[in-house]
Amino acid sequence: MADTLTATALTLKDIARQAGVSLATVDRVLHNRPGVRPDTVRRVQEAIERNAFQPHVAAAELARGRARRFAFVMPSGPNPFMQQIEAYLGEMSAWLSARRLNVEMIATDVFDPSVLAASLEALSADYDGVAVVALDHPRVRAAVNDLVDAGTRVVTLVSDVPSSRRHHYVGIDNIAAGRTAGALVGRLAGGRSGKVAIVAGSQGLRDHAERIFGFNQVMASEFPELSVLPVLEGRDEDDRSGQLLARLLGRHADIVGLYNVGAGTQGVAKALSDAGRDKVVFVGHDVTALTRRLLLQGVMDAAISQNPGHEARAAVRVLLALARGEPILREQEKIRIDIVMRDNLP
Amino acid sequence: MADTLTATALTLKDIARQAGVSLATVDRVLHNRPGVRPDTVRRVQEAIERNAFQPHVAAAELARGRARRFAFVMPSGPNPFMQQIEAYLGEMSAWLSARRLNVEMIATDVFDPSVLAASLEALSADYDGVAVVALDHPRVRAAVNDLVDAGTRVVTLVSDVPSSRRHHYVGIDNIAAGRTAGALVGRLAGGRSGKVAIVAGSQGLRDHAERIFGFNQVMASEFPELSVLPVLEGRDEDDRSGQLLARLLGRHADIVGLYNVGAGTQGVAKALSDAGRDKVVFVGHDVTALTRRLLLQGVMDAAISQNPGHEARAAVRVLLALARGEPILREQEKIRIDIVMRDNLP
DNA sequence: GGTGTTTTGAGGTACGCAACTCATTTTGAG
DNA sequence: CTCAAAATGAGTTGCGTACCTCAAAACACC
Repeated sequence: MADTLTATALTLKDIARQAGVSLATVDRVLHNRPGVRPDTVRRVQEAIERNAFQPHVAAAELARGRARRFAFVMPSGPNPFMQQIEAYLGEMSAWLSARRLNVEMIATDVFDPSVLAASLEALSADYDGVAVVALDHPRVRAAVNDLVDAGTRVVTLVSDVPSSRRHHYVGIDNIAAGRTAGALVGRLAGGRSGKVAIVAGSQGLRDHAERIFGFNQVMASEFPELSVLPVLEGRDEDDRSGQLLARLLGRHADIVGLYNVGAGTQGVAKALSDAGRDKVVFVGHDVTALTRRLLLQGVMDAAISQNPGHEARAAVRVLLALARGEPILREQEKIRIDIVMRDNLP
Repeated sequence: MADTLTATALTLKDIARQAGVSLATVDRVLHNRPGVRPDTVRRVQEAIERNAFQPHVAAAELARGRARRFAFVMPSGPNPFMQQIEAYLGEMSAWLSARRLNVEMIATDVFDPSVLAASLEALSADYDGVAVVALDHPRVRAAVNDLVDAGTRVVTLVSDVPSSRRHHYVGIDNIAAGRTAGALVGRLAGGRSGKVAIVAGSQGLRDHAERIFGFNQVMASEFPELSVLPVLEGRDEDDRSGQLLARLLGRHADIVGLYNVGAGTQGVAKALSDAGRDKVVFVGHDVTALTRRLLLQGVMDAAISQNPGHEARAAVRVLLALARGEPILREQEKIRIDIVMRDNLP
């Protein structure tokens, strides 16, 4: 009836006794310090595993003494999504300081590979961990790898550099996000046939390109009655996105769906309503004050969202776990693709 | 350019010095121990607030000595959702034991108020915290309140007792979940008119009743072309649910939507396919091995899900924060209503 | 002013581990 | 067997807090 998880009340002393060595030797093994015969290492490790011994994290943290420093390298300039991440980190401040963790925000131009790489190099060995919104570029990759080699834990945030040796990626699978958007547009169009518009920031951005890829995949395979128009590149700007879309709407009377891949939402929504095309199925990304309002008004039909609060906290937790040598709770740190509609607005 | 969150490296000694008292007095104030003049209490508290002092959680935990015990009171019998919660707790075992936390699962008949209440009373003061899948009933409420009065932290899990003095509820807003299901059925039906069927476990269950309420709300206000048929009560059993639905499908040729509120999914899906009615929009709850398969096959169109892993971890974190007197990260512990479709299957 | 009570100070111990020193033992090569 | 190098034992100190004791000081009351 009662099933107990965990238990261990063992200490290092117990492990030492079981392995028939002294505390000092256990300490050497535990921290891969030199000067222990391979044979002895094995004996100690066996004792540790046999008892599923876990060092008391509180004791370890206390004994360690110095505080940990993490850096968050984020895009400069006004970006609501990034501002939300900052805000959520701010809400954690009591949590952070109770654990003697220092988190510093470093704003830089993450879209310029050399600037970003330089920012990363400048961090050197000052930090125990770094979370970075990383552009996928050889120079950035090299900078990330250098950090890793220097012993810094590195987590990519929102945007990944898969080819680097970063320890972890905190963000969503953008192809799957695009597929989800496609499925929503297709399903919500309800069998109507016609055209579908795509507004993106730029096809050069990896995340936007991946989303479009996923979107097209689904449209092609599952909704033959819908044909996708060429992508409009609005550079994530309201005005430009709005103008491009307005022109497109004027040319095609049979547009039934719209996928807004990035920002520029304000302009897109305005173009739609100016043209009186509120029947168009409109799917976009992220829950902001604006998209929330559009969803409630019925202008937007669904938003694909990655929870910025979750991403901020996950990045901190992953960096901390890596620094402590604790296992990462993969399931917990995985960022889900949220479908947000009017009735499940968070 | 670099903006630093947190910092504090202050210790109790610093607070004592600033307040002009001894360590012992600070300790008395911090733990509301008696024997301190109100005036002195104020001075100390001011010093604490002025410095935004946070006790070092690791030091506190270590000094405390004894381990913490939490109990999870969960339904007995085979229940995939609950089994998932157990499984996720199991995955945390290293995390738990590194913090010297003991979590015990206690299986009981949570649907019988007196049995559940008795199980809760039996816990008495043995546990620092209790998470319970709580039936909303006066006797259960009394048992919960008794636990709270005895100094145990109580969290309701999945199913709430709002009128009790439990410290926290970890679960979703079921009315909103029902509304979301309604919006999905309505939107995915794509303007077709016809009837909509509802299969529930029982309307006596609070969560099911709330979901149905939310579902009907949306259907009535937003989808006048759809009419909702009387609720079928399948008691969460495959056979019964399947038979009831099969009969209903036979009587109504114009059913275009189906909302499965609880379990019995296997039976529901079978009835649908046996009747060859795979065009029916089918929305259900929870991501299990079965619903995952049905989504991939296109039999189910969407699943409303509350992440069981998140719920398990949130319950533990909340209990721990409550026990330590730490603030709860509300945003983090809030359980979202996930819409899961084929392409964003986790 | 004396009495008893309340408030405060001073100090100690313990928690489990990290990180270090130094002496001692073991090992292997010559 | 000798000797240096490697391996190990034994021990110390400190991290910041909880929790405890005991004595001293301040206070209230008659």
